[in-house]
This record gives sequence, C-alpha cells and structure tokens, in this order.
Amino acid sequence: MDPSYDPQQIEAKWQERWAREKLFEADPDPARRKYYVLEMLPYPSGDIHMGHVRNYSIGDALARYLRMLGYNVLHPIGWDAFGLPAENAAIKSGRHPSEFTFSYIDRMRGQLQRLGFSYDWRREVASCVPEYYRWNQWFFIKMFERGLAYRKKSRVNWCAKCETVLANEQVVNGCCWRHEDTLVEERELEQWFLRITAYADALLDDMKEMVRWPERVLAMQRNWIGKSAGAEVEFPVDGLEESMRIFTTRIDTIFGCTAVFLAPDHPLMEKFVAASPAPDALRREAERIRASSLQARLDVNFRKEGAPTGFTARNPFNGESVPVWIANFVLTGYGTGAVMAVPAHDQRDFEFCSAYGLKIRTVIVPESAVGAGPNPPANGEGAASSALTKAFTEDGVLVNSGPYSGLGSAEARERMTRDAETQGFGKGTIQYRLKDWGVSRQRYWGTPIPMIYCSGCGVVPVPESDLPVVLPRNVKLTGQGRAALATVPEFVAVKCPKCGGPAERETDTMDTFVDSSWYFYRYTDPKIDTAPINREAVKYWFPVDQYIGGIEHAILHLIYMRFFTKVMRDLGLVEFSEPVARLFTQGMVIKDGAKMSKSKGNVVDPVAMCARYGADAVRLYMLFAAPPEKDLDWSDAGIEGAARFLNRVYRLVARHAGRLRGVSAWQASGDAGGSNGLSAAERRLLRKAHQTLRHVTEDMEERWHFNTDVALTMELSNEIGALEDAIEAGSIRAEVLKSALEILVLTLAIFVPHLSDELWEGLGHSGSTLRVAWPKFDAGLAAEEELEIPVQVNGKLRARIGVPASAGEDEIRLRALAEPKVREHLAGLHVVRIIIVPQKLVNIVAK
RNA sequence: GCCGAAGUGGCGGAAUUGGCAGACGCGCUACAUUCAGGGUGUAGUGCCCGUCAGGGCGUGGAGGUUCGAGUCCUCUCUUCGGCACCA
Repeated sequence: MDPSYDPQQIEAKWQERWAREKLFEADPDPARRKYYVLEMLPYPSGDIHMGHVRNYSIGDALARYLRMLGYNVLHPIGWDAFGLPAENAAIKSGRHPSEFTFSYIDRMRGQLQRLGFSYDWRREVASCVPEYYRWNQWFFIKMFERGLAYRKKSRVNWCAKCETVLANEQVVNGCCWRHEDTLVEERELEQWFLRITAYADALLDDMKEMVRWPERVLAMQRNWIGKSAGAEVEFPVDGLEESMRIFTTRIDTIFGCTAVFLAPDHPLMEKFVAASPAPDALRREAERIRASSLQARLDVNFRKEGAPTGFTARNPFNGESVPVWIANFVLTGYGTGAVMAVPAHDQRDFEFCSAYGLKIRTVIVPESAVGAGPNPPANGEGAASSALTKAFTEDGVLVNSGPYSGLGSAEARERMTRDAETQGFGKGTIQYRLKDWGVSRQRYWGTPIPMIYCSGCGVVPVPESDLPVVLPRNVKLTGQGRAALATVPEFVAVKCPKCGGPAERETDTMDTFVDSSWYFYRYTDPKIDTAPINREAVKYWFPVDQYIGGIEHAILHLIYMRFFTKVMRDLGLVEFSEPVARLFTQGMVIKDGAKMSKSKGNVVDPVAMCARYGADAVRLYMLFAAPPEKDLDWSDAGIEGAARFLNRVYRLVARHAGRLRGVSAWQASGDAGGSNGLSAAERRLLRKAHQTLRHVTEDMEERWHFNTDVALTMELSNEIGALEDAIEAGSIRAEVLKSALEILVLTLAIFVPHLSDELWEGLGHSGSTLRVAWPKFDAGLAAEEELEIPVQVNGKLRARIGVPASAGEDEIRLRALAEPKVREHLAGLHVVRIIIVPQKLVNIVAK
C-alpha cells in the first residue's frame, strides 16, 4: 500500500470500479428480503449543497449497511425538474428552461457521483420529460373523472414575484414560500383544485399506521388538517326572509349568545345592504372592515373592529333576538363565515363585545363553583359582567340556560345538538382547516393541465390516447401578464375531442408538488409507458421502508404524497393506503447560526470540500458532527478533524498491511466464548473490536446515532494504536490484529466506503466491502472480564475496586468494605444498608 | 393561545432499562520530532479551594420521589419549530 492517504486517487479508483461492477443495481428478487431506502429528490438548481450531502450520507450509510446484511436494497435518486428558478433564469438569459435544467442535472449528477452515493442510476427519473409528466396528466384526468379535480372561481393567493398562484401550503406568514419578503395578494381567478379535503379524515385516521413517523411531523399534519367537531345552528333574520348559519364548537354556551358576527364579505351582506335604510353607509363600512381584516392577517397586534348591520337575528334556542354585526376577525373561508358571539365564554367575543358595549352573559360556571357561594344573577348580566376581566373558556356546568341548566358542558353539547337536529334548526358538523389543493400555475415550466374548453361541450379532458400534452418549446418567456402558454396559438387552438369543433386548451400548468407526489413509485419501473406504475414492481418494493428528508416538507410534500397514494388506492393501482413505513427528518446544516444560503454568504460548497479533503471526509463529518435529527453547525475545524482521523486510520492499516496480506484473520474456535489461547493484550484488542461492532450493529437497527458510531470506530482505532508496543513485541499475533483491523474497516465501510474498500484491498481481499457480509459481533469476546466498580458512601463516590466480572455480591461487599478510603469515610458511623448492583456499583448507606 | 422539540465544559456533543456526568471530536496548554510553517506523536484540560494528598460544587431554576436523579414526578424559566382571532 501507498504509505500516504490520497483520497482523490482512491475515490476515483473505487467509483470507477463500483460503476463497472454495477454494484448498486437492484432488481426484484422474491427470494430475498427487500428494503427500499428513499431520499427526497433534489431540485436541479445547479449545485448540490451541504443539506443534500447530509441527507444522502445518512441514506447511503443505511443502504450500505442493509446490503451488507443481505437485503435487496432499492436506492434510487431523481430530479424534481420543473419549477420557477429555471424559468426565471430563462427569462433573464433568453435561453430555454430545459437548457438550464438538463445542464444542471448533468452537473449535479456528477457531484452526487463524486460523493460516491450508492444509487441505482438506471432508475433515475426527471419530472420535466414528457415520459414522466404525461402521467401527471393521466392522474389529473382520472381525478377529474372522479370529481377529485375540479375548477372553480375563487379568491386565491397570488405572489407578484412568482407571477402565479400559490397553494395555501405555500403561504408562510402571509408571504410567498419562495419570497419571504413578498406579501401574498388576493386574486379572484378560475383555478383547478384537487379535492384533498375528501381525504381529510383518511389522512388523519391513517396516522394510526404511521407509528414510525416522528411525532412532530404527525402533529404538524394534524394541525394543518385542523379537524374540529361542532354544530351549525340556523339564526333567522328578523324582518327578512333570510337566515344565517353559524358554526360553533361550543353549542353548550348558546344561551350566552348576545350577538351574531359576520365576515365582512359574507354573502348575506348584499341582502343586508339592499334592505338597509342606509345602504351606502353599510356597504362602505363592510368594505372598510374587509380591508382592515386583510391587513390584520399580517399584524400580530391587530385590533378587533366591526360595525352593526342594523339587523337582528333570532337565537332558536331561546327565541331571543340579538344584533348582527360585521366583524373583521371572522373568516369567510372557515366554517360558515358567521359565528355566534358568546362574550362570557370566548376571549375574542369578550374583547369585541367589551369594546363595543355589547351585553355579556354568563352561562357556564366552573364545577367547583356550583353550590358554593351565591349563584350568578338570574339573568347573568349586570354585576357579573362588569366584574369579568376575561372570558371563562373552559367546560363547566350550565346556568341561565333554560332546560339545560345544570348539565355539564359535554353532555349539554350532545343534547343540544340532538335537539337542534330534531327541531330542524341545526345539526352536528365537522370542520377542517385543510382546504382543497389549488394546483393551477400561470407559468410555463411545468406540466400542462390536460383540459380543453369547448364553447359547446364545456370542459373536456384530453383523451388518454392523446397524452401527453407536450409542453411546446417555442415560447417567448417574459414573466409578464397571463400564462405563457396562452401566447402560443398553435398550442391553444385545438379540436374539441367530443364534438370536433374549435376549442381551446387550458394554458395553466400544474404545481410542481404534483410531480413529487408520486415519483417514488416511478423508480420501481422508470421506463414503463403503458401505465404510470408497474404494479408488480410496486408490489415487490413497496412500501418505502425508510424515507429521509428535511422537516420543511412536513405539511407540503409529505401530505400531498399521502393524498396521492390514497387516490391511487381508490384507482386500484395499489393495495395500501400509506406509502412510507418509516420517516426520518434530518436537521439542517447551518453555519454561524443561520441556514446556509447564497444571500447570507455562508455557503460551504461540498464539491470544494471533496477536492480538499475527499468525499469520505465530508460524509464522515456530516455523520459525526451531530446526531442526524438535530441541526448541524458547520465548522471548518470539524472537517479537519474528520480528515485527520481518516488519515490516521489509513496509516494504521498501511503500517501493518504488508505483513498481514497473507494472514487469515483470527476466528473464534468451537468453544463458547472461544477466547482460549488468547493473551491478555489480544483479548483486550478483540474486546474493543467486538464492542465497537456491537454498538454500531445495534445502533443501525433503531437509534441512528451515527455520531456515536463514528466515535466508537475512533476509539477502536485509538486502541489499536495504543497497542503498538504489544504488536511489536509479538504479544498480539498477526491473525488477531488482522481480525481487529478487518472489523474496523468493515464498520467504517458504511460511512466512508472509498477508504474502506481501499483498506480492505490492502488487507489482501479483492472487491468491495459492499459484497462482504456484515460481521456478527461475539458477545463473549465483547464482555468485560475485569470491572472497575465505583464504591459510594452515602451516594458519594469514595473509591473504585477492580473485580472480575464474575465476582459475586459477597466478594464485592468484602472488597468494598476493605477499601481504606471507604473505611475512612465510615469511621464513627454504622452501616445501615449496602446496595450492590452487580457489575455496576456499590453504595454503602451509613449513619 | 394550542401543538411539538430542546436546554449538559470554551465549542460540537456522549451517558440505550435511574447506577462512575462530560465518551469521541474540536479548541487550548506543555513537551517531543535537528522543529521554517504545516504535519505527526506524548501528556494534560468541567468549575472552585489546595504545593501535593485531598476536598467541595456541578447537567436552565425551585421543590419532590429514591440508598442513588442529566434520566422519574410537580411547578417554573428560556430557546427553537409548526398552527393561529379557525369560532
């Protein structure tokens, strides 16, 4: 072996051999256990960044470990290749987005290969080719046929920088997810929606199956879906042939309702304006409050504002007429856009009613208050209300509530909902925060929505046989005005598939999150052209056993992909409801306290790091610097340390390799434990080796604390180094040394594959470590033979005694009590109790 | 406000079921290597007192359970993430 470590040369050599031997290719084999390791596919932005490297280093360690364990491992990668950055670059430069995209893909593929990730490159998928996106169109049409894709005019989120519509999931703090400084505007547009709300309950219920997903992701999704059970109640408007439905989760408080609040753009407002004695004033008020409510969404210290409509509505439970107000905190899009105001028991209502001098009536008291002290005034108003400083929002016991007084909140909700249903003025309902997924984008670089508008036949889907609707190439991209595709007459003009008459194509494209909602199915047979997926291949490889990616997709991609799988199940394409058995979300790579980004100028280029330290060092550092789920703070000194360690390992093996090439590694002989004939130094060496192996093996199964795995390999390497004298002196035989070195190399193989393969070869083997079975640790060899047991007196450490691991309690007790330090601290006391934890510690309790 | 995660040396972090707090690495200090620098090697490195021996303190804070608590319980503070006048 070369005496010095040259990562560039070694890595190039092994990458070439891995490719030549097709080492990472996997095909279905019913005779073998399969494992599908999936990492989130990158957007081809030009260069991979450290976040990718971290993500893929984790996945690669797992994929390599499982292959060595004998699994048939599917480990693919692809490109989320449609999207705005390429289109924007194209607008600036006048070149076509595909030029950027494909050249970036080539470049980034080379970078991933430079890092030596073990992907099956035959399965590479790019979402921007017609062979892929035609199936987006196919899914869209299938959904349209089932009423899951529909078109409606609605107020949508519009980003002026993106010049397109955003899904609710893409709005962050009122701003665009890509432009954190750009407020999202509202626009009224005809848009295509996917009916994800039809699966709201399934998305919640099926979480029961997702026991190996991180709780925080499930919590975020639960939050996002926002299911709440309540009731709708009809309030007739006095003097008009109209009524309004309110939604409440607290029907038990309805006797405390002293007003009704309407969203400023509630449909009923037009009727009110028409019937109002002062229509113009009312319209102006509504408009003013609507404007303030839009502002308010972005303002933390937003003030509640409203105005009376001049109308009253009747509470069907007690027949009482209460004023109807417009209020700026009531949302049109949630519930019915109207709420009953119960100021005594809802903090928002309390603030509003206090500000405008509306009545406040207590109808719920804490259980503890029942019978204790005077009851609230019969009508609950006056004194009680003026004493209130905030709403009592908890459950309790009903008072001032007619026939329901005395009931507990929970029971009252049930009874009152039932009574409302029987009497026909209300019903129990469930509301979701989740909205249907708006997928229309007024942009060019995406999947054309396969729909045709015919003046005679209406909206007609493109026939399946005409798919794909190919994205035309000759488009002048300006980023201005309406959808770019609308400027291509030969694209727009089409014959109606139904009547043959002149018709027009839809010119919007799909949200790119559609592309990534099912790409991981496509990997199982990326070339199939008769269907989106190959059912047989999917049956073999699915579910994804392990998905790894960033937490930032918790409620975007990770909810869409679940939705798509359920649709695919209902289309008969797959037989399961959840695609991913286990999810792992890795932390971000940050530097100087901030996420790496070009604008902050704190980006560390992985390719430059590979050139300087080698891919193995970069990957090792990514795994060693922090546990994988936590954020990792990049440190230049840290990667130096990783590189130094690899150097030490290289020199360690190289120093002995020549002598060990022809030697076969020491094997435990038949007897249990098999340590017969080993010297003390040999036992010590093998113990450390097998302890390391045990730790890494157990850790890879569940815990994934790669940082501690790497630490153990460092300890093993240090231990071998420390035994150099014993090796020189011959008290460690070559066979035993070889065994320890092999364990070191094979353990490292899942983290630093190039170096490990080189060292493996140096030790006299041919071929990659990936073809070697993961070694089994020997529990007997790993067991300590002599233990150093701490002895405490009254919980304070006073001495340590060295005893054989096999020592019994009696022996340990005698040894502990004989210890001079212990006797010193026991002087003048009498021993009350001695606690002996075998193999662990002794605690002497004395007074 | 609701939900979730997390607080341990100068730094990243270890401590899997309650049992030696600080593994491993970085940084730092000293020494060595005929040593320009870098590299490499050896030793040391939680804090305080002490020349040593040794002693005391110590896992955000306050209580508690226990022979024994970073770990369990109660309260509390702080930080980060998600949702948010969602009725």
